[in-house]
This record gives sequence, C-alpha cells and structure tokens, in this order.
Amino acid sequence: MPIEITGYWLAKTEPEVYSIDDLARDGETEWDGVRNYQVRNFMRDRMKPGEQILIYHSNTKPLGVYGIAEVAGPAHPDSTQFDAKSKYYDEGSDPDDPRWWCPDFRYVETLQTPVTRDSIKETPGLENINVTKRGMRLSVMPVTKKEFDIICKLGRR
DNA sequence: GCCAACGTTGGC
DNA sequence: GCCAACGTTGGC
Repeated sequence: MPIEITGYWLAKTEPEVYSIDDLARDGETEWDGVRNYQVRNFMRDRMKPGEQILIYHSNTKPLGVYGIAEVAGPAHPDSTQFDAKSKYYDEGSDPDDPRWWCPDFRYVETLQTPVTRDSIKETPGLENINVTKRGMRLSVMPVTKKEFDIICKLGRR
C-alpha cells in the first residue's frame, strides 16, 4: 500500500547525534545526512514550509516522540554531500545536479511528556501509524493529521 | 549484542 | 535485468 502524504510528518533522530534539545538550542537546523531516496523525495518534493513534524528519538530509552518542529523553508542541496570531511560525503554527487536535498527544520516545542513508542502502540487511533509498522526503516515518514493531533494531546498533558 | 527487514551493489 | 552478497537501520 502506498504511503499517504498528508502534510504532517514524523522524523527520527538519534538523540546522541541530534536531539530536540539541540534543535531548541539552535532554533533551526539543516536536516542533513539522509541517504535514502524515498526520504529524499519526501523532503525535496513533498515537504512544504510550515508543515509540522513530530520529532522522534530512536536508539534511546524510552523510544518516542519528544517534540515538534516545522519545515522552515523549501528543500535545498544537503551541504554534507559536498564536504569531503563529512561522513555523509558523496563523491558521486554533481554540484550542478545534487543528489541529496533537505529542508531546514525549525524548533516549535518540546513535549511536556514524551509520547513513548509503547504508549503509541496502546493508544486508540494510532493503530496504523507508520512508525510502529514492521519493517519501517524510513527516517522521515508521513503521519495523518489525526495521528499528529493525538500525539500532541498526549504530549501536552 | 542480535537479527529482521530492507536498500544497494556488482557480477553475470 | 536478475539476484546473491553485503551494508544499514533500528527495535528488541
């Protein structure tokens, strides 16, 4: 089944690499380093400025949604692909036709209560959310408005 | 630390 | 174009 695009998103990040606290500190950041074509296409072609993003922490305890960001502007070439010192350097990417694109994300809020993966699995209305689907390996994926609203409500109390 | 589920690569 | 081997993601 194709993934439905709704204008709401969930982005995974390892908090040891870049957390919602880092985004709160920075205000805005380039969402760089993604090297998956499907996610590249979401970010380059489908994300629109102002769209809301759940920030999900992976490889940590507890797993879950820790905050909200928004798309700060249109996608632009991912700067790390041309940086030979970056672990994301891609020598096959042509500066005149860059392979990897991403927008900047802008900090919106940190949830009072993180919405854990376990609670997501138990919450009515979140049965079909992509992030808990078996085999889901995309680091950026759409969520529905209903899913977005349920998670915000859970996180703000 | 394990490993399922993918995506990518490269020989043919 | 097929597909086996390999690498990565990321939950468990």
